[in-house]
Amino acid sequence: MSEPAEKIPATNFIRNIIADDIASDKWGGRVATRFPPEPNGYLHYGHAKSICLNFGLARDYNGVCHLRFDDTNPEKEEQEYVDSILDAVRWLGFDWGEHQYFASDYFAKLYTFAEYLIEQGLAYVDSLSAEEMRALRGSHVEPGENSPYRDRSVAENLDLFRRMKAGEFADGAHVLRAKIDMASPNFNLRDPVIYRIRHAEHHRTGNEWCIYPLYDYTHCVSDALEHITHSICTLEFEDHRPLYDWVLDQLQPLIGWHPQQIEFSRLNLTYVVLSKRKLIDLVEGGYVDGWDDPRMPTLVGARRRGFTAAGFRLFTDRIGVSKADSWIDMSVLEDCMREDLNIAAERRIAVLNPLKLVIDNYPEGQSEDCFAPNHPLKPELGKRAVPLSRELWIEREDFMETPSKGYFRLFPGNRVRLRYGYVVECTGCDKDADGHITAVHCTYLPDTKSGTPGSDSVKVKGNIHWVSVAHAYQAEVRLYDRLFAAANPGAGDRDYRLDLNPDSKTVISACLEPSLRDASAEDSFQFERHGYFVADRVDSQPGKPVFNRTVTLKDSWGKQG
RNA sequence: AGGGGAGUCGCCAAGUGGUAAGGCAACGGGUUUUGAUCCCGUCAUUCGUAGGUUCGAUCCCUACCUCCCCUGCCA
Repeated sequence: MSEPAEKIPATNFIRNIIADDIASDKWGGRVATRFPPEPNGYLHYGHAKSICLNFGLARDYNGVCHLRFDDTNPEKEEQEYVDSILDAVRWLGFDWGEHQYFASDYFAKLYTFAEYLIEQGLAYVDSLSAEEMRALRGSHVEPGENSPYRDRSVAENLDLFRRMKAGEFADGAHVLRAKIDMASPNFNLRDPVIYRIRHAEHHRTGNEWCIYPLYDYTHCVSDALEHITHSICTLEFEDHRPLYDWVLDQLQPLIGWHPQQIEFSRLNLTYVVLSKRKLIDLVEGGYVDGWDDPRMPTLVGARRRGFTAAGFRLFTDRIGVSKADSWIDMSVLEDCMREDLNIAAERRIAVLNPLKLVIDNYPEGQSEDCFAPNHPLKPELGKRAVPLSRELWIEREDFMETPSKGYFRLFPGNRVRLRYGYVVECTGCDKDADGHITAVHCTYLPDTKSGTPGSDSVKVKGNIHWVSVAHAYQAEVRLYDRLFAAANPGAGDRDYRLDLNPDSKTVISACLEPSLRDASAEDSFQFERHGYFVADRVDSQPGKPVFNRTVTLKDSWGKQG
């Protein structure tokens, strides 16, 4: 989409830290951040915040941002996810250049460093089962107890660890633990496991390894090896920072680099869920049409929905970053998309809920072109012809037989302008046996055609859009709304699925202006007076696009009613 | 023997000893051939609570309250 004015983000605590570091020359003036996804699922809105934050910082401080896959768990990770993550980051508008890495590329070094820890007496092989280990871990009020294997000799540990690597043991038979402090009030320091046995095929290293390092050991080492300066993560890792620092302090002689971990609060958004488990439930339970369903808060879903990368960047700047727990209302994200699309999207006309309007004094079989600007804010984009004839489709909502207070559209005796066409005066309507309105009648004022001299001599308040019945492009349009009807799905003990919005997707056949037949997949438009729509990138065929509603326009009239 | 964080306007968020930035929303007005956009204006004597220090406190001290995170061989 376009590049709207992306203002310089307000100051925040992370920028203050970086600015101080630059001033004190702490990192030799460098700024290196990283976005470290695990390739075990699709990226969601929350990741967009992290991506924009990390890459945005690198961009603003003339630094670099690495894209590193944290792929240390072979049982969950797949190449398919790597590809989709690469796509998503690129789509958001960021470029990691040469800096694409995989934690799995560091397996050999990680292993060497682990042997070093063993040699230093800082790690040991434990042979307790997971259950036994848990039993000895203690609780919030009791210290943990040392494993009976904690005092194995360096030689025995080394031998066992090498045999673990050689594949002599079954999964779970042994683990390598850092020897820190079983009595620490911080659970992460109660001799955390840093290596486990997993006879599983890894998406990149195949069967080369049967022992895999865990996150706390891998992540800090990866950061250090890449000479990251500021390792930015979410708040739940704050408790892990002492371990991050411990590992790098011990490995200082080998690596000699120690990034600063900085934590910020993750994104909480209303009317949606962002936990991986719940998103999987939604897909597997058939509540949505897949990971890229336009209602899903995934980035692939957002893209199909017509949300824009610039909109996400605006959103990230607008919500800021801090350590306070916060809930951002979905309307903030929607407004950001409107703000970008208002500038980016060309205008088109679409009648979504058609009602026939007959211009009784317009000759049958005749038609003429009206000219509509493609973008009111960008006259240089020119105008396009829209055919007008005797029978038009208008919105059912644009006619009221007995108008309510303040209503200024079509009603008997009232005049409105057919947008970009003539002023018409309503003369009445037809009804069927049940009293339902089947057509509206009017007469037009020939001297009032838009763009002709004197056309403004007749002043009207109402202005309605229309599509010629004979020329309309009848197309499928999906009207999407928020996935959940409750601001906080599943609040309390409630099953969050009970809060699903039953009207989150409505498929209609709409009457579109003829030019819309030429829309290409992913083209975004504002359907005037309705909202922003995008040609679906999956289901559109050449010459036969189908549209997804991205977001409606704001409507201050609806509020009063 | 618990530990780690956070509380500043409806929602975000700066400020951190000198008397409360900004954004979004809301509201009022103007423009408008989208009840949209745009433009102008209004919008915290007050910073979780109670004390204390100080000429002066959102900022320092003490106590308390509320919320979030932590006992995966997940990340």
